[in-house]
Amino acid sequence: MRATTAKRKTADKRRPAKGGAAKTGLTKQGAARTQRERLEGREQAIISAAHDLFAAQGFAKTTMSEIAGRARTAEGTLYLYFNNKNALARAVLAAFYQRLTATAEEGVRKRKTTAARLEFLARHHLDNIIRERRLLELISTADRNPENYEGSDIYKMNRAYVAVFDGVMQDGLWRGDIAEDRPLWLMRDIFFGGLEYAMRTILMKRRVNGKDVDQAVTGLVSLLVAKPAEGLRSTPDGDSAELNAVAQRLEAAAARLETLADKGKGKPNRKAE
Amino acid sequence: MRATTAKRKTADKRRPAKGGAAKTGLTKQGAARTQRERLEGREQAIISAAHDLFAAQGFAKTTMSEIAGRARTAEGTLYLYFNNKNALARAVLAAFYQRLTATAEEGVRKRKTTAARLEFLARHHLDNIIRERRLLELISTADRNPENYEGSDIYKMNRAYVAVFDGVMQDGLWRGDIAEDRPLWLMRDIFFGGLEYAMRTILMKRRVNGKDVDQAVTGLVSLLVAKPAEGLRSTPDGDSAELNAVAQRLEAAAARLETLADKGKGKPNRKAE
DNA sequence: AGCAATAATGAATACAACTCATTTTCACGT
DNA sequence: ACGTGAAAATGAGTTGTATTCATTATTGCT
Repeated sequence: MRATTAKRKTADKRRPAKGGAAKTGLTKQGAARTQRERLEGREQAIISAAHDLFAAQGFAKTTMSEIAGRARTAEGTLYLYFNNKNALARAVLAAFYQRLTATAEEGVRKRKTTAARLEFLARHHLDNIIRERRLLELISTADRNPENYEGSDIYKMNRAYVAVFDGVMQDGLWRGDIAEDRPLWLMRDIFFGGLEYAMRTILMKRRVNGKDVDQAVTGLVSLLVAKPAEGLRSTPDGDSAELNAVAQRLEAAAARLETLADKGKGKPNRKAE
Repeated sequence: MRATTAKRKTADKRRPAKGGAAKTGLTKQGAARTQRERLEGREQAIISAAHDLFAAQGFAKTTMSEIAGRARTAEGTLYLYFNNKNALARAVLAAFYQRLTATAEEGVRKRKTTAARLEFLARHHLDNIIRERRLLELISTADRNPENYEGSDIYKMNRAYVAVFDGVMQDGLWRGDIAEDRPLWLMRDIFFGGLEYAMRTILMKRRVNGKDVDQAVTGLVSLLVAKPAEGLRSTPDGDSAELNAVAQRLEAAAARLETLADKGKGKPNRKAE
């Protein structure tokens, strides 16, 4: 009962069923792989063509026929892989997020201090959204429909990307590197929102100035990492040692709860991948 | 040498030349005013209709014929007042900024301390972009063309709006209320960027929660106003300082748990709805 | 080679922005 | 009140682009 050519207005994304060979139980693995690769390759070609054009001209000014031309396919073929222009935009965006996430994770892994990690993330993000600024418009364009947004591809990819930031912050909190008087979501929004707006400001000054980028990065990071904090944590005199112990036990309990909560939600924690 | 009907592809905005009567030297002022008012009224009707539809459905899904219908004019008439759909979007956006600016200025005038002013501005901005969230997409949509953006209507209106914030900050600097280690432009971007992203987060939690708005507003403002230094945390007797510290750490831990609980998605959550 | 099933194609359709020849309304002079 | 020319308004037509679909080509399998 597989939909062949009858129904067309199905869900969101469609592609020429790659299962063709696999369905009958593939005999020659090689042949099947080749076919599958062909399809995968075409899909990549389409996404790549769309990416380039969207990035260069923006969503509205890019036509499906241009994309088809650049991807060397017929216009109709695009619709075998993506239901419509918006779905294609989403795929482009998803790929963008995936790239971002990979490089972000790698950069974080290489650094050990919270400050260095945040600074890296800030610069990395800013560099990328400056270079591919027009892709950002896809976020609002790409038809984030009411019901299905959570659970959609971009949503998940976006979550995965910001999870890198969240992980660094979470870790920094335990280490005491982070001022903990603001909810994490707010710090996240300040971080990414601030960077996006800073990008606009920077781009407005005709020539992208490294100095501005530096200012934005360090300024933003300095907001998030804790001020030395007047002896809040240091407790030289014995009396407070008791209190400190109590606080530590409670914090540990909280930590246990936290990891439990994390695991429960199917998200395979930070460095998991 | 007035363009009558010959040229059409002129500049950006056009409207039925209101100078018609004035050109001949108006005899009855009243009559001329009435005519002018008619035109002004029609323009307002168009902008208002466009505003409502854009705000409700977004730019892409709103058609010119819908706008014409709601404004009770013919489709062609729209093009006498605005060169194209983008120009109309710009006009809507300009009006939005103008309203924002007026109310922002008023609110600031009424308040005397820097903190109160910033808090007002933050809440004011957040409330408004939550209510009229879809208008924000017009900013990127509205064809901010390379050359002409600076000097364009929206640019100027945006500058005027942002100037209110700048003014408050500038003033706060003189008063010593503001930490002055970051450039103003960055603080501005953090403020508005943070609010915009916070808006998205808040809207994502199905029901707009006043608590979240409060957190965002106070959190953001506290970033900008200089910490009153040790004074705030100072407590009359030394002992309670320790207690205070412990309490703060516990609160922070609770907050972490809280955000995690929030994240626990799925629809059939606790009291989430 | 022959045959289903899958993919690809591009001409046809649908829809929305925009144009323009025509009609209507207006402000003024008589 | 009426005629007149200019300004405004109209909506049928044009144009451009996303999307569909009947047809053709390719593929994997025996």
